[in-house]
Amino acid sequence: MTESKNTKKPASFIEEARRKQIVESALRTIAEKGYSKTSFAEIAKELGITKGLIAYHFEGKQDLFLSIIDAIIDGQARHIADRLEGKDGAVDMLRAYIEASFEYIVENRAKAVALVDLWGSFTSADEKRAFNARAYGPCSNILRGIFEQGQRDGAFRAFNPRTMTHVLQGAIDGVMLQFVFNPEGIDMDDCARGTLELIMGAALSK
Amino acid sequence: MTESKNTKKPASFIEEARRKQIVESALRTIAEKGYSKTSFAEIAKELGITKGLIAYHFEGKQDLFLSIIDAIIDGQARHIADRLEGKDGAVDMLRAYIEASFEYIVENRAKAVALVDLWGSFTSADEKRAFNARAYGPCSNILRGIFEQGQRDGAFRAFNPRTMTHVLQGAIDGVMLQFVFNPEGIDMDDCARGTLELIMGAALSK
Amino acid sequence: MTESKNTKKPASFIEEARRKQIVESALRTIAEKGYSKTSFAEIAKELGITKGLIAYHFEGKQDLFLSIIDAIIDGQARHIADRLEGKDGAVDMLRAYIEASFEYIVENRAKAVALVDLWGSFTSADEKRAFNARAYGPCSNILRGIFEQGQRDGAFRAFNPRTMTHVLQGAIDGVMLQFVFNPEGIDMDDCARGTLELIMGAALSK
Amino acid sequence: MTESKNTKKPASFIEEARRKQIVESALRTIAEKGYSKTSFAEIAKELGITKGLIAYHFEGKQDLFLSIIDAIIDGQARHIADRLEGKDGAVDMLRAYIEASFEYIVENRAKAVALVDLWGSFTSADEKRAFNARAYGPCSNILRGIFEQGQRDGAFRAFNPRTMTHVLQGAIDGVMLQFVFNPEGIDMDDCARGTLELIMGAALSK
DNA sequence: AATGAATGAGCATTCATTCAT
DNA sequence: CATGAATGAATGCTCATTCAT
Repeated sequence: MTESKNTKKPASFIEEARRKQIVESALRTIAEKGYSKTSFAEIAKELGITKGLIAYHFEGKQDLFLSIIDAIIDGQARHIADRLEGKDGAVDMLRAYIEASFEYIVENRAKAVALVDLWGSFTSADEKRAFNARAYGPCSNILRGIFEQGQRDGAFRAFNPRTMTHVLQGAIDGVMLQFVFNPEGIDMDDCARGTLELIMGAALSK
Repeated sequence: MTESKNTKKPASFIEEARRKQIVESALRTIAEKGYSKTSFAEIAKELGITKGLIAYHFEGKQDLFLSIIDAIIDGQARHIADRLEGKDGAVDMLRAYIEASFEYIVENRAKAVALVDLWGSFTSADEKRAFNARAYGPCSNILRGIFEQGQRDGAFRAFNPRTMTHVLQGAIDGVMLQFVFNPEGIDMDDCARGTLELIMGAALSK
Repeated sequence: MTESKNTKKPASFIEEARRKQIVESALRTIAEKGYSKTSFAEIAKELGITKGLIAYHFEGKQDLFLSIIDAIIDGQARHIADRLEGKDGAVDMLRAYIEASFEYIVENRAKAVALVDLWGSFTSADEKRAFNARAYGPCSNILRGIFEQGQRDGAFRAFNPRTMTHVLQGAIDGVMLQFVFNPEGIDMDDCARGTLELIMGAALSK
Repeated sequence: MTESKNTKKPASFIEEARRKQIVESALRTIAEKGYSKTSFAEIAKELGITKGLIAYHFEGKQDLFLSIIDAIIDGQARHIADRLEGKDGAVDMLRAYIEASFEYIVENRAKAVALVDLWGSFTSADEKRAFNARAYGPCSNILRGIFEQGQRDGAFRAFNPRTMTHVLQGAIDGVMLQFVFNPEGIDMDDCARGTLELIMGAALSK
């Protein structure tokens, strides 16, 4: 119902370029000034275009913000997939997954900040669920796949891969949150290493 | 304990009751309709009072929202402190801390939802830092204290208690986040148990 | 209709004292913060009493503000009358009138500032006329009296005393206005002397 | 000439027309109902537009009110400059200045009323100074120029032109004030003539 | 594809005023 | 006399959205 892309219009080259440009500007603005101070006018000013043009290219505020989240999530999933390329052992893949996740957060703090700001804009239970699927789906599937493969291979011992996915992904997100709120107060490399040790200690076969 | 301002006046009974009433209504409204749709008018309507009265009892929107966060955080810290009462071994305390944290989240989902919504409302770097201190301070201090005591007692092996605190608290918050977005999609008891195993496997002396 | 004093109530001692106290505080507040930022709350805060008490002692905002103007005007008229005491020649009286007027303005700049701020609060033609009578009446009558006496005595030559009163009083008020807006930009002693010379040159018999 | 901001854009035709229309409506409303009752809503209602549109064309209340003052002051200065055109003797110029000043006041009483109301709306010392420069600057400079030229020419005798400017401009403003408060109670032609005689008697070389 | 004038609903906040205690 | 809780109307201002050009 609230699909934002792949609708009717053939989406010309200039159309897509504009959308991308606006999404990136909005993301920057949210990270800098916060969601509540990010108006169409603010974005338009930063880009040197008019408010009307944003309304022309997006169906509404909701559409724009969903596109931003897509951009953030897609970027993260792509980054992780890149780092997993070539790895075939589950242990190596798990290490790569964790390292890639922390890397992406540290190198794209603005996106993390925007994401935290944005998730408050999904209010109804339905919107929350939709956001959840979009935000957790891509990465969680990869992660659960790693756990399952490792258990098949005998590299990992027996545990509920679904639960382990919730907890590990939770740890990554929770540390990200602290990094968003107080980047100087947390050493992300230490946390990446700590998370890795934690999970390896619990997951590896003895 | 729940003082939020340095008001001179001792705050009358009726004053304190109204503040509490408004805070609770606001919390409910945020959990239901989301932060961005929670206006003074909305809260007032729900309570059957005028928005002027909210302005009379709070110095502004910020004052109200900080009071809400205080109510959530204080509630959580108090709940955890209660469950820790009587425990003196670090292992028992750690177990109690994790179980109490998950308990509180599950039993007070509305507060968790509101907290997640509120996270995004602190925009400037300064506001973020201030929120961070308020939100993480109370619980994180308890948790780090447990790790340090356990290491002194020889119950826990050597690790950086600060990092372990970031990661464990992160895992709790991150799982809470998933519970907020999709309560049916996650089994919190399993996650509590999984988190406990994870941390025990990594923290206990061999 | 909008009479403020001498109504029904016998006006007890404490009643009058409170009224005076409130009027003086309000005058100070207006001079400092401006009419538009002078609320009952502001005045109450400065006095350490409550808003309600002000509403109790005055019939409304209008009543309070009229009382302030009365206080200012009465003070000025009394000051001028004091300085005229003992003078009996029209020339001496005119000199005393001008000097006393400037003196009062310089020594009571706060009152002048408040007066300028306040006169914008009389909006309808009727209110304006009422304010005019109150503000100009007392002093203008004295001044016209001086001109008329001087002409009878032969000290002053023939001119319309009514017009001369308008112009001289106008000059005093107009210079006051400049003093209100930019006290450092104007030398009030020079202006007093200049005004005196001007009027003497025009009024004295050759 | 009537630029009030340092806007980059050249200000379209329709933009300038709207601004002018709003300024004129606001001026009328102030003159009728008083400054304190002149809200965006009031102006919008009078014009049959929405208050949002006023906010769209002006940066805020201050911007609008400064524009009104500019309109009044510019109009007065232009009127005086017109009447001075062609005059080259200082005596003729001084007469023209006074006559033009009174003319403008009488023919534009609404503007005078609004100006008097607006006087009180500048509260801080800085605002007062800024208003002073804007309101007195243009005319005062002309007037002082006339006095100085007359002294160089030998038409006027020795006096401090700065002080004389304060007093004469003060007389004009002070008489205007009385005209604002009670137009029926004052004969402006008489006052113009009286002011002229006064100043000529004091300024002319013997 | 892009502009910018215009809307209208909504926002937090202010404030004189009322009134039970 | 005095308080302080409560009201309700008003205020300046923001903003997503619409639409003629």
